[in-house]
Amino acid sequence: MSSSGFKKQLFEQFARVGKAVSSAHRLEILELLAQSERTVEALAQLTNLPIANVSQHLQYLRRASLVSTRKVGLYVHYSLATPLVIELLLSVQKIAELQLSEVDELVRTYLLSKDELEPVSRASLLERVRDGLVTVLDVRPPEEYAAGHVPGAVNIPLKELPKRLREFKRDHEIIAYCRGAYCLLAFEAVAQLRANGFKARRLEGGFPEWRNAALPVSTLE
Amino acid sequence: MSSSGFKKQLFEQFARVGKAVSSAHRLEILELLAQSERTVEALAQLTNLPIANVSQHLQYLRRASLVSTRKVGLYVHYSLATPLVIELLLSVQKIAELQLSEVDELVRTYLLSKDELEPVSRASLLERVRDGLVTVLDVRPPEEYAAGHVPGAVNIPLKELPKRLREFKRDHEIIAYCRGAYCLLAFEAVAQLRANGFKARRLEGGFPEWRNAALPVSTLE
DNA sequence: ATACTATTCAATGCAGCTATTGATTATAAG
DNA sequence: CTTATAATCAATAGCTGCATTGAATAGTAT
Repeated sequence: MSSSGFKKQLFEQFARVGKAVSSAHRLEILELLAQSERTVEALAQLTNLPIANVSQHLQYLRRASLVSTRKVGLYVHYSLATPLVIELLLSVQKIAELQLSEVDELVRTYLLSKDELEPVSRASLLERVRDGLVTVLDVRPPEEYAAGHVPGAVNIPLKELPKRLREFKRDHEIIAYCRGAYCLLAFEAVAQLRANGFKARRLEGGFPEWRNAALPVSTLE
Repeated sequence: MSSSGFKKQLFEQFARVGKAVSSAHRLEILELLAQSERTVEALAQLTNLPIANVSQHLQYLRRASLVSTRKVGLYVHYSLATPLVIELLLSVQKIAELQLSEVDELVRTYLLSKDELEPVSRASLLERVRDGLVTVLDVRPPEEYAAGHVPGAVNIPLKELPKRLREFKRDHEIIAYCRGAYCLLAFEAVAQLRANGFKARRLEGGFPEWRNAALPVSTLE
């Protein structure tokens, strides 16, 4: 009976999706794509990987149908093939976060003590923005900000932060966010702001989680 | 700056979870564990794999914290470490199902034409059970049935089905289910029942999806 | 056409995973 | 204490995936 052969093939298809998320580099690439579509070159720069290497990973991902391509002139723009991929990534991260003690360890020892890191929930952010009590800070690069951001957020990439501290109101709490729960930019922004006497916290999750929660999003056209 | 080192470590932790679901055999093991906890020996039998091999995979899964163990006498009982793993598996399967054309192909060519396969939704099953119009059939082995099943379902393992056809009411539609959307048992049961003149369909998904949807579950103590 | 550039392809060496085998440990029973 | 059994460990061989390099392809601009 070939029922077991059928079963085997099916699990091998599933494993193909699994293999797609089994490499640290591919996960990094996927997280970048979760922000917006990007070219091979852009991904290579952001990840500090050789272009051919990135291209290979992308094709691996395409074979597993996690990403799709769009060719514009010389450039090939890669993007997630379906929002289900974000779900998958969040699943993976949740398990890693919940289960692997090392992850917590890393977060805890990296910059600040755990209680200081306590992030602001998405729900409470919305209220407080409405009341005008907080400044929301998007520390991602301008092109990511342009592709979509939390309404009312100001965009100051991390590099420019030291020069632009005067733009913040002293009496506001500053809520920083970036690419995801484990994106470092927001951690560092909070640390810098606190070092300069501001009250600052991170937003729970990052922009992908925000969008995924079906909360309002602004874009620059 | 060691921020990139931190990032790298983080993605490597995530990748560990990804690697856990990157092998067809491990996925098969996980799906069996999604049913109920099992011993190494039981898993080896169900998967037709050598015991040492299964043991190795299980330890791989344990290192990634997807499964946990409980020792009872000589036996080590493995189970999923958290329900999040079910979410992860469903994510993987959804992507494979949605994106990989081969999966559809497999399902379509295996037994029946697609429209005949159209499954009954969980919501509509509940109603129709209440109205007494259908017979719900659980074709899994008795121990899985005992560990949890759809309320009102009768348990007839696939092997016994031919001998026990008289137990069904001719005027009822029979809704069969088993371990998951891609578990073969229910497909084959439906095929057999139809060959014998019964009206039969599969339930959407399988028992894990049912339980995951927070629908009522009966057990035998 | 020619030159240029983003991406992909092809080939290599290397590292890590997988399956298999046989030995070892831990627990239970006589 | 000895024996039997479930599970794990250890060592090996083979395969697959990964990174790297340099060449080839496809599209653009001159």
